[in-house]
Order: sequence, then C-alpha cells, then structure tokens
Amino acid sequence: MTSQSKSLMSEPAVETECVECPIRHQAVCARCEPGELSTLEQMKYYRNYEAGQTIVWNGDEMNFVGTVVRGVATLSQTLQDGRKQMVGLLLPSDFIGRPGRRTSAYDVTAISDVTLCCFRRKPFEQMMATTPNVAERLLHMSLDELDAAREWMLILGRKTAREKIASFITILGRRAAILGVPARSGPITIDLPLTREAMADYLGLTLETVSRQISALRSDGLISLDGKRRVIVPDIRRLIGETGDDMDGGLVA
Amino acid sequence: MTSQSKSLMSEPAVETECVECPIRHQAVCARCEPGELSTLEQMKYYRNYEAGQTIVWNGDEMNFVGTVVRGVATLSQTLQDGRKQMVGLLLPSDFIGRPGRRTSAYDVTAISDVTLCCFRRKPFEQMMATTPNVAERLLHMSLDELDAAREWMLILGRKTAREKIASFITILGRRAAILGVPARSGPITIDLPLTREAMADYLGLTLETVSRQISALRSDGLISLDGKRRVIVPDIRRLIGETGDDMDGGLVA
DNA sequence: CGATTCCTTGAGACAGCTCAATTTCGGTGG
DNA sequence: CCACCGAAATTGAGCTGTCTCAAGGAATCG
Repeated sequence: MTSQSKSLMSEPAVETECVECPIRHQAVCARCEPGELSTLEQMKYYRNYEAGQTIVWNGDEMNFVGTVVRGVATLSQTLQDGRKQMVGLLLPSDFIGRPGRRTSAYDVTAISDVTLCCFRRKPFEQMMATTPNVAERLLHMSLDELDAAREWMLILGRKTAREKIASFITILGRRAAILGVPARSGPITIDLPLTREAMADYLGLTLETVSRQISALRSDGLISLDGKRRVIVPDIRRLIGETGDDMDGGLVA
Repeated sequence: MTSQSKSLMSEPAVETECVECPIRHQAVCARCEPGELSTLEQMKYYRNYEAGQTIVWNGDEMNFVGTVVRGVATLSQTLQDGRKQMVGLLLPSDFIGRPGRRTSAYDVTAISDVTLCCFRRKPFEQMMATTPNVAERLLHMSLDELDAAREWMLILGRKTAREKIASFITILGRRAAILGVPARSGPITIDLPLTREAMADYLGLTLETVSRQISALRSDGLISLDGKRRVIVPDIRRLIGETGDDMDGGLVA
C-alpha cells in the first residue's frame, strides 16, 4: 500500500474522459477534434505523485511525456555546490517532457500532490507526425514558454528584490485569471503555490530576502496576507507599478 | 578575413541559392527536401541591416519572419527606467519572428552588419501547414532555444560575476564549434561578437564588472586577449571549471 | 506538548554597483 | 607614417542591496 505521508487520504486524482477534462482547452490536446481525442483517450494513462516527490531527475531517462492535470510541479537546475535555480513552474495544462529527447534536462519535482496525464514517448512522437493539431499546439505552447522564460530572464537579470516579488505575484495572478476566475478590478486573492524557499529559488534570491520583501510590500499596503500562503492584492495596478515593467500588465482588462 | 564592423561600403551580402546556402543544414529549412527547397527559393527575399540598426521594436508590427544568414543580432527587453536585459543572441541560422503573432515582443537589433533570409509572414504560415518538415524543424529549434533560455536563467539567477563571464565564453565556444571549426583540444580562439556593455546587458551585470572579471580571468591565466574582442582559451576545460556548472560541457569531445 | 517545518527579523559582511578618471585601440586625415 | 580623435575598455574608491549567520516565532502534526 502506498504511504500517504502528509495528506490524510490520497485524493481521488482527477481521472476523467478527455471531453470532460478540466484542462481540455488549454493543454496540448486543446485543438484536437473528437476523432483525434478518442485516439488520445486510448493512449493516455495517469500518474500520481505526492507533494515533495521527484518526478524525474536531470539526466534520467524519461520514457513518457505528459500534461499536468492537477497540482504544481517545478523544473530546476543545480550548480556543483548546490545553488539551485528554478527554470519553470508547471501548473495545470502545462506540458512535461520533450519529444525527440530521451533524457530530462531538468529536475522535475512535484510541489503539491500532482496528477499527470501521460503518453509513452514513442507512440506520442508517432502520433504527433500524423496529428498536425497536436504538433501545432505543442509549437504554440513551446513558444509561449519561451516568451515566459525570457520575461523571467529580465526579472532575474535586472530587477531588484522588491520588483521580483511584485512581478512574481503579478504573474501568478495572470495565470490564475486565465485558468480560473477572470479578474474583476476589486481585490484579488492569489494563493502562493510555493514555500518562501522555493520562491527564492525561482527569483534568484535567498529565502530571507523573499520574506523581508513580502513584509515590506505588506507594510506599504500593496498586499495583505491571509496565513502565509495567501496574498490579497487590493489594487493590482498599484502592485504592477512596483514591478518596474513598461506598463502593459494584461491582467486587468 | 571576413567582414566586420562599420565598413564604408555595404558588403555584397551573402545571397545564394538555397542549396549553396552556408547555413542550409542548421536553419529552419534544414530538413527540407529538394522540392520543398525550391518552393522556399521562390518565396524568400533578403534584407540587410547595418551594425547598430534596429530590426524591429518591441510591440511593432512585424509582417515577416526570417533567418539570420550573416552577422549577429540581439533580442532585448527594457524596464521603465532603461535597465536593459538581453534575452537572446541570434547567430547565423537562428530564426527571428513568431509564426502566429503579428507583433514583436522584443527589440531586435543588428549588432554587426546582418543579412536576413526572409519570408512574408502569412505565406510562411500557410507553408508551415503544408510542409511538416518546416514545422517540425521549427518546433525542434524552439525547444533548443527554450533550453538555452533556461540555461541562461540559471546563469542570471545564481552565478557569480566570474562564473557568468566564464559561462558566456564557454557557450560562445560551443556555438562556434557547432557552426564552424570543430574544437581540437588545443588552444581555442573565440571572437566576442559583443561590446562589454552588450555583454553586461546579456549577463545582468554592469560593464565595469564585466571588464574587471575579464581582467581577473586573464591575470589568472585562464584566458588571454588578442585585442579587446578576441579571446584565446589555452585550456577550455579549466575555463569550464570556472563556470560552476555540474560538469558536462560538451564542447571538447 | 514536544518536534518539525516554515517563516520572520536582526546585525554585520561582501559582491557588485556607481561615479569618476585614465588608458587603449581602431580609424581617419594630414 | 604619424598625430589625433572618439568610442570602448580599464581601473580605482567608496557605497549599497542582498547575502550570511543567527536567533526566535507560528503553524501543523504525532
């Protein structure tokens, strides 16, 4: 029997038919037609991971690809002496694995309990060749990720600690708005899916600096906290003003 | 001796038939068959830019896509107050523009005299749909760029100034080895395509720090300089040892 | 209630930044 | 060929934002 560690019971792990899948219209299968979908249906299988578990190690063979259906995972890289940088944050609908490559270039870690919708790599690659809707969608998603990675480079390379935190919260808000409730212009609630340490690894800071800057934003009235992990943003525009960006947020319409 | 800098007369700008194109096997057309190639041949046209010229501004409409045939260009982003971060370095064979998007998300700047092999965007998109070899190749290239961007995130987020410089030189060496002369294990010569300031914008440093660290590496015997822009690396492995990376360079076989 | 994990806050250290001269180098014209 | 010019690069000195080290506090769980 699988040990349950930190959750009392293992969640029933969202296993639905594709048509009912909560991320049906965001994932790699978003553009598939009913016929194609039933092909995927036959190929797919689910994998579950508990919070803290490693999904793959950097360099490991990876004989599947998949989509995050539930939970949050991270991609990270490490230097010789253990300094760590997160290079990707995988939320529901994000894709894991690279067609055409056998091994992972990153450590992939489940940060909360995670469910993946997987395909064995070889069949998936063949399927891509015959299903332009999938290949095309994957290209589109990769280009989006590339844009995100570059936005991140700007954050890592040029922003101050305060700007980094403000940016991070803003970006989370943007993703949440796409996936879930569209943002009204009132106060917005954002759940941080990461510990302070993970945020630090994400932002190229130390956990102490992350903590200090969150406190600073709070005492400046730009955010308030509900517990440690829930942020309430009374006026998102004011927070965006702290990111240093060239104004165009896109969160609030 | 190949072209450089601000020559009085505009170079005759490499305009060849696809079959003879110097980057035939690296670019987006790499996997095309003769028939497909002649389709491209009819669609393509060349554009030339002088060193320092801007190719597109962030937010500008961009009605073409293209491949760098000659020269070096950069992708960069800027914050409100002018802080700048380079988010991509485009060498020959690299692709510019994003199919399916009308405007550029970055400033694209020619850093030396540049020749692009271009396609108008719409026809290119249609062509992609009917030419899986192009779409597939573009996906592959985008995923490579994504990997590069993530490697860069590690550099920006977690490396010291010295490690950043060592990494930068190492990466340039790797690219040069792929494109040109395969690296023997003797001394390697690497031309820096960037000013110190541009390197700084790339590495998230100031130009003074870049200069200091280059001097430091030199006085430590890890590199030597021929002029300001040419680096000689007597022992690439020793330099790789300074990058902080988890050892796997891939430059020297 | 201890134990553990996560978070906050403080005080001092240091890497890289800022400001400010020089110096070097490639190009140009005499 | 040399003198000169401007851009690029180097070097110095002091400053500051973030890190490091260290000591609690808060929430969760057995």
